[in-house]
Amino acid sequence: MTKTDTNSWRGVRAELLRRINEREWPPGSTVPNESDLAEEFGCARTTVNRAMRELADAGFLNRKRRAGTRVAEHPTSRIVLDIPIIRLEVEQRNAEWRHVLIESTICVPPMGTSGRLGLDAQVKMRHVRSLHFADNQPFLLEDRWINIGAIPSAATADFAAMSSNEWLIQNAPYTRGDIAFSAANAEPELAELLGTTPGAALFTIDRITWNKDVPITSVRLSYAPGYRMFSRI
Amino acid sequence: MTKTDTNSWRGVRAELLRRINEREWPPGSTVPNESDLAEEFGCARTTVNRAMRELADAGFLNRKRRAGTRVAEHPTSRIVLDIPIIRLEVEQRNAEWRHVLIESTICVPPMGTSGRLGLDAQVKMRHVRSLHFADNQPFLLEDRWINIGAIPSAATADFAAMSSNEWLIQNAPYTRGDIAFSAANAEPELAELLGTTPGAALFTIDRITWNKDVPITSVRLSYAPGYRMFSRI
DNA sequence: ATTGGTATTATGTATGCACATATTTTCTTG
DNA sequence: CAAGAAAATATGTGCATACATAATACCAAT
Repeated sequence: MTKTDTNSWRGVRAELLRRINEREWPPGSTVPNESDLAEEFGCARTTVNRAMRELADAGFLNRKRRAGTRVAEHPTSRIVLDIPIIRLEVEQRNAEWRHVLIESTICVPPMGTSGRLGLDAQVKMRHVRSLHFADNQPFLLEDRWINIGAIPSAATADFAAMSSNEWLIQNAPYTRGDIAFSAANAEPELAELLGTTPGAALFTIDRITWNKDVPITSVRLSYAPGYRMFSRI
Repeated sequence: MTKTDTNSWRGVRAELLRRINEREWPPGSTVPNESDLAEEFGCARTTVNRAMRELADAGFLNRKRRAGTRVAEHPTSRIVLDIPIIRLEVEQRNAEWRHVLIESTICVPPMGTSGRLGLDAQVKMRHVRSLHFADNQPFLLEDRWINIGAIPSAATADFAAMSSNEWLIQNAPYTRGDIAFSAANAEPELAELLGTTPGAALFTIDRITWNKDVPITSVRLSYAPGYRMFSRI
């Protein structure tokens, strides 16, 4: 039995996807219900259900109880990005990783940072800036604020020994977060750190994480020029 | 029965996730097998399997047959991005969308473009550049090459009436693609089109799509300054 | 000690059945 | 006719069972 036989859920999924792609089932149309498809393919309804659920997860189908299943009107391409820790990201490029702690203080963050985290403006946080290298080339600058009210041990952790990026993943789990990708012109200081010229376009990731409703950390990653974030569709 | 009862797969998933987050099952450790967990939770193995499969899909667990299930060492945050068609992206911001066709020719693309698509260097393609607006502010420039060998009707389609972005989604399904996100300094011409100054940092998406092994299109989207691509973790 | 085959085991998948749940349709009642 | 109750229906989920498959562990032969 191959993996594309129509009595396996992968096979059913492939066949349904073919019908969608080749417009046998045009966008917006209602597709047959699970029982009928199960009969057609000679498999159990459970199998069809699995196939259709995966296609719905991938954005090709919209499903509603009683109303049935429809082909999505505008098949938005759904992309899954894996954002690893920085060390692994560098090592995956077969480069040698190292990092340097540039700044480490405990102070009151700028208004915007407190506000986004939902913390009072006068609450002190640990501020860490570290520069990550790939094969001795600047790779990115990590500019991070950590809520030491939620993670007291972060006040004294040695982020020169282990980067705050990695330390947090091992010591401060989070349940949810916001992430934003953007482009920014390099400020003079940042440009110098990253070994580029002021104004260079930098790929930037801003991330804020919470554990349930407790803010954990806010971080900005400014990648050196030339960085590209890749994915398959 | 609530959705978090431990005999529902969501309930099992929640409880397993709690044990992972609270380090009852530390990173790298092997977790009990499905049968044992099913017995513990008083549910069927199918239910545990569903819960663990979802957690593996989300990157919290690594599963291998016979070897068992382990807690991921470095829980890479897995992000799902929905990339809608440009018109919808603008309209979701409650802005009025319009677009202008700036260039439309049929000619031989630059070497790099042919190469990435896997086409011979002398093959002609349709080249379209259109500027998309949100509330009359430049939103992004779409710079696209279309393989008219694969989609002949694209040679004569009226991309002033319907943007090539939308036209392709309706007329040229694809099965796979590469996508890359980066930052670029605006070239003078691009800066003028987007109503900004040369050198401004632009968030950029490059995408190439294929239908099976037939190249369909290669596109670069250059967003006006200030654009941020958002997601939840 | 190395090789190669065999047994073991945890996950992966398929099935038939039952019942839950959300939503639409139809029927009833004022 | 409108409002609300009841029936119908497609998807969602749980269970017991069976077998498939991949990876490991074990053992025998060389």
